[in-house]
Amino acid sequence: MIEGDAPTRRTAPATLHDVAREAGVSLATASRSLNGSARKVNEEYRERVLAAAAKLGYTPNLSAQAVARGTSTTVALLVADIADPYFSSLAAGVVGAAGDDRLIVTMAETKRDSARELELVRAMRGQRPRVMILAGSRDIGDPNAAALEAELTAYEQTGGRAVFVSESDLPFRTLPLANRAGGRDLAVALHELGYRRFTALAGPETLRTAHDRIAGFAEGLASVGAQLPADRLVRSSFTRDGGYDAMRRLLEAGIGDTQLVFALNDVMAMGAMSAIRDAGLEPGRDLAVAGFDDIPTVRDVTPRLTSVRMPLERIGEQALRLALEDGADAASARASSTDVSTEVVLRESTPGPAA
Amino acid sequence: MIEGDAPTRRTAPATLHDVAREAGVSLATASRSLNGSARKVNEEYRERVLAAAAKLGYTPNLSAQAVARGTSTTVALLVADIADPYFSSLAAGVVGAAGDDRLIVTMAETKRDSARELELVRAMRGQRPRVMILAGSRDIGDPNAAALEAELTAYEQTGGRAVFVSESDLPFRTLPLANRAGGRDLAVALHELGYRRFTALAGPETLRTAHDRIAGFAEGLASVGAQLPADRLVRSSFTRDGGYDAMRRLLEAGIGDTQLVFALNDVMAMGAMSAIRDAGLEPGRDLAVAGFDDIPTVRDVTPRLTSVRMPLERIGEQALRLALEDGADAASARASSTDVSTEVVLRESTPGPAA
DNA sequence: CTGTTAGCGCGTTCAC
DNA sequence: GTGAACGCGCTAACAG
Repeated sequence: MIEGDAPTRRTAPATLHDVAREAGVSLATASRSLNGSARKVNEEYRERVLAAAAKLGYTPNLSAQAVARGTSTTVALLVADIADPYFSSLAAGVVGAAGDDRLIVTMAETKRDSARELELVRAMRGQRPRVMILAGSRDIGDPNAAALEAELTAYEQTGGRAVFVSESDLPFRTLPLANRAGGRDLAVALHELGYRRFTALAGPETLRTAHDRIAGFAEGLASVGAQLPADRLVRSSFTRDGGYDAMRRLLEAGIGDTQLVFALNDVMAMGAMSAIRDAGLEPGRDLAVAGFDDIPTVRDVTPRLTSVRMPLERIGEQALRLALEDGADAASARASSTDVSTEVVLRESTPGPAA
Repeated sequence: MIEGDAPTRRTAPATLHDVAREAGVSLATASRSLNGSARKVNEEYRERVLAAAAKLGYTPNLSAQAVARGTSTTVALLVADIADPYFSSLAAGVVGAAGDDRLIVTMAETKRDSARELELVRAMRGQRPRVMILAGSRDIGDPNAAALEAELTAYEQTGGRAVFVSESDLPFRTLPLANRAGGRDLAVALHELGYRRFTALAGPETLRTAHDRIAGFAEGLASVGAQLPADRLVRSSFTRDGGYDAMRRLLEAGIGDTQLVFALNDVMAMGAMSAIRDAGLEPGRDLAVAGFDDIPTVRDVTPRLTSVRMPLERIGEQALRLALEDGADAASARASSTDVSTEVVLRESTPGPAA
C-alpha cells in the first residue's frame, strides 16, 4: 500500500447495548452485572458481561445514568478565587473527599461577586448536583441574598443539598469556621506577648469573614483590658494586593504608635510585609505583623508569620461530609466541627515589643 | 393552626414538559425557545415559554441534554496537586476560559501517581467530556504510558479531545512549555551576573519537566563556557518539602564552592531558602537562590526570588483553546504558544556574587 | 413556524 | 434468575 493506513474512523463510544450483544445477554442483565444493586445474576453471565465490557472498552455514560436514576454523582463547588491558597487548599480537601465516595466535583469561581455567584448557582443547578458547596465569601447586606436563598431553597426542594462554608445569614447547612474565636485567641496571645497598640488591615467592611475576625480580635483585646480603636482600621480588598495597598497607605499616613499590624488573612499579611520592606522598615523588628489562615507559605517568608491556623483541607472534607450526612444529624455536624477549630501559631513576625 | 406549617415537600425539578404545559405549547416549541439553534419561533410563544420557565424556576437538565445531543459541555482537568500554586493558577485559567464558553470543568488530582492518573482518566471518560486536559506531570519511562495512550486514543476515537500541558511522549495535542528554553535563559542570565558555580535542587530524575529545566540550564551554561557538573545535583520530590530537604542535605554534606542554588521550581526554592536560614545562613547574601515558575508569592519572600516566569493562568486558558480548536490548525496552535513563552525575572535572591 | 414522534443510554419494574 | 418494555428529560428529524 502506497497510501498511509486508513485513518482510524471516529466511532461512537461503546454502549451498554453493545456490551449486552457482545456477551449474548439482555440489556437488563448487562446493566445488573455492571452496576446492579443486589447481585442476583448468574456468575457465568456476569463474567461474560465483564469480559465483553473490557473488550469493548466500555465505560458507563454518567449522564445517561444520571437521567435514568434521577440522581447525579456530582458535587458542585463554588469558590471566590481558585488561585488563592485559601480556596485551593479547601478545594483540594473537597476533591479528595469526593474521590473517596466516587463523586465528581465541578468547580466555578465567583470572583467575589455575589451577582455572579447567583448566576453560577443557577447555572450549576443544571447539573443536578447531589450537593453544592458555597465557599465563596459572604457579604453582610448582600442585595442578592434573597435571590440566592430562593434559588438554593428551590434546589434543596428538588433533592439537592446546599452547604455553606463559614457562617451566612441564610438558612442552610453550614460548616462554621472559628473566625471569631480565632481572632479572640490571637488578640489574647499577642497581648500576652506584650503588644498593646494595634492596627488592623481589614477586608471590605461587608465581608462577613473579615467582620468576624476583626470583631473577635476586638473582643479578645477587650477581655484583657485593651482595645482596638475604630480609627485603627484600614480597609482594602481581601487579597495580597489589598494588603500591600492598605499597608502602604497606612505607612504614608503614619503608623503612629502602632506596634503590630493585624492583617485579616495571610495573603494580605504577605502583601503588607512587602509594603513594610518597600518603605525601608523591617517587618517583625520595626513593626510586628500577624495574619490569619496559616497557609503553607507563611512558614517560608521572613520573618515567619504569626497566624491563626485554619485546617483548610480538612474544612473542605468536612464540608462535603456535612453535605452528605443523613438528615437529622445537625448535632453530629456540630460535633465534628471541633475538627476544624483554630489554633494560634506564634512565630517570628511577632517577637514581642522592643521595649 | 397550632401545628407548624406543612413541611415543604420534596418535589422533582421542573421539566421541559412542565414548562411546555404551563405555556400551552408543545415540547418542541419549548425546547426551541429555550435552547434552539436558529431562532425560528413566534415571538409570542417564545415569551410565553420564557415566562413559564421563569415561573417554574426551570433549569435545563444538562445530563439529559448531553444524552440527547450526544455531546456534553464538560471539560475534565487533571492536575497533580490542587493546592500547589502552580496547578491552582493553571486551573484558574482553565476554569476562567471554560466559563466564557459556558463549559463546566470537573477536576481531579493525580497526586503524581501515574497509575492513579490512568484510573482517573478511565473514570472521567464516563462523563463523556468534550475535552480532557492532562496537566499532571509526565514521567520519563512511565510504565503506564502505553495504557494511558490506549485509553486516550480510545477517548479521541469516540469524539473526545485530549490535551497535554507540557511535552509528553504521547501522540496527542500538546501545549508545549518552554521549560528547556527557560532553563537556558536563566543560566545565561545568571552567568552574566557573574555566577559560575551552581548546584541544582532537582525533582525526581524521571520527571520530564524537571529533566527539561535542568537540561536547558546545563545547555545555557555550556553556551557561555560554563558547566553544571553531574555531582552538583540533589534529587528530591518536586514540592516545598522536597526543596527544604534537598537543601538541608546539601548543607550537611557541604556546599563546597557553590555560589548559587537553582531549585527547579519556586515552591522548592522557598523550601530551600528556609533550610538555608535554618542553617544560620542568609539566602541571597551567603548563597544565591533561583527558582522557576514565578508563582505569585515569590514577590513576597525575602529576598525576593529570581525565577523564570511561566504565565500559568494563560497556559490554562491556552490549553483549553488548543483543545477546542478545529482539527487541522496544529500550526496556529504553535503560533499561539508564543503567548506562553517564559521570561527570566532577576530579583534580590541573586544579587551577583560577592567577589 | 409548529407539533408529533422517535430516539439518546441507561435503570427498573413486570411478567416469564 | 432473566428478558422485554417502559420511562428518565431532552433533542432532532419528520410531517403538517
